[in-house]
Amino acid sequence: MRSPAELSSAFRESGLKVTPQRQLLFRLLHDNATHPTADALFAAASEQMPGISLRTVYQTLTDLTSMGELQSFDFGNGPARFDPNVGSHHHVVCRSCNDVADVYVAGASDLDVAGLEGFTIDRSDIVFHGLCARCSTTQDVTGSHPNSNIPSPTTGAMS
Amino acid sequence: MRSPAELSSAFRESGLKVTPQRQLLFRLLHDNATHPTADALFAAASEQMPGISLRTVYQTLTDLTSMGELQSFDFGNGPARFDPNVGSHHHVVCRSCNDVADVYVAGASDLDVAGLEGFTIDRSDIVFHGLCARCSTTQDVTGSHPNSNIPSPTTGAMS
DNA sequence: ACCCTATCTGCATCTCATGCGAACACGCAA
DNA sequence: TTGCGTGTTCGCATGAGATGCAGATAGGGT
Ligand SMILES: [Mn+2]
Ligand SMILES: [Mn+2]
Ligand SMILES: [Zn+2]
Ligand SMILES: [Zn+2]
Repeated sequence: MRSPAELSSAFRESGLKVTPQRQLLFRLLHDNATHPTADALFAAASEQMPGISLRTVYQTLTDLTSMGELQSFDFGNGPARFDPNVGSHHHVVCRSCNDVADVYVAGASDLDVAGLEGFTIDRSDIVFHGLCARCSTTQDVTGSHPNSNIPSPTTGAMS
Repeated sequence: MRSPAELSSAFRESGLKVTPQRQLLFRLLHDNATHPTADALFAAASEQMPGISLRTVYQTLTDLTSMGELQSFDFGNGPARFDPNVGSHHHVVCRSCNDVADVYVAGASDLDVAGLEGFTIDRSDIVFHGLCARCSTTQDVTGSHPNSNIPSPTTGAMS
């Protein structure tokens, strides 16, 4: 998403108001690569603005998302994750700590896809699920691979 | 997942009991390519077995999933979808009617992925979001493409 | 400074899913 | 076939995450 200053202008130009709550969220989201949840943002916002409502956080996130400034992902593990990085990229999620990291996939457009006949596609997401480095070494019960960077385990890269 | 008969044997061999409720769900799920929700299965089951509990449906689905006979997907639009097809395949979801269809992706293992350093991957999902054929023609407001089978619209295939 | 209207906030409501315990019944054993 | 022990079923309570709603509040143009 754009910078807090640019967003403020954009909001005003759209007839939307630039409130302190919104400005705070602009700042908290800008360059935020943690893929925060609404609750996490609420917690962070509450530190700087005690009394801010969780409802307002949700509202603002929804607004930014429908404006295309923010992306929302549901990885099926818990609450939705928000991402100010609206560029083309994908994700990897740790099944243990639920951390999310960006993944860049090259050659995705060369895929040979069967089954999309009749569909008009507007979004394609690739999500890798696994264990992050920290969680791998910690709960390493079976003496599995501490550091393997390429897919493989059981399933190949993909398939 | 395996056939109702095979599942019955597998259950008994594991010390699990083969109840009429479970057998019914085995049948309802076998070769079911609709990616049903727990509620849909509950409705279907209720026709043949009035009084069956939604709780039992959830319980059985969870059991089958942890046994690897069933897969569970959360596409972020509503309730979880269950899939007896545990083979390697991916999905396309209609953002309007929420229908889910199977998609087979070739060459997925040739992808050049950056960002998985340190992760141990055990599952990779590709999900396409868009409009199915029926929904495309219906709410075709802007005169968009009635039938385009390859990604493209706005965003490239993937990226 | 004033007013109109968008926003904020607190609470109710909703959906989906899981925890829990008493009643029930599968399946083995006698 | 009958009886028993343990796994299941079922109904209800509870929980998480998110949205609906309306009165109080405050942008921001005039
Ligand atoms: Mn991201
Ligand atoms: Mn499928
Ligand atoms: Zn982790
Ligand atoms: Zn559709």
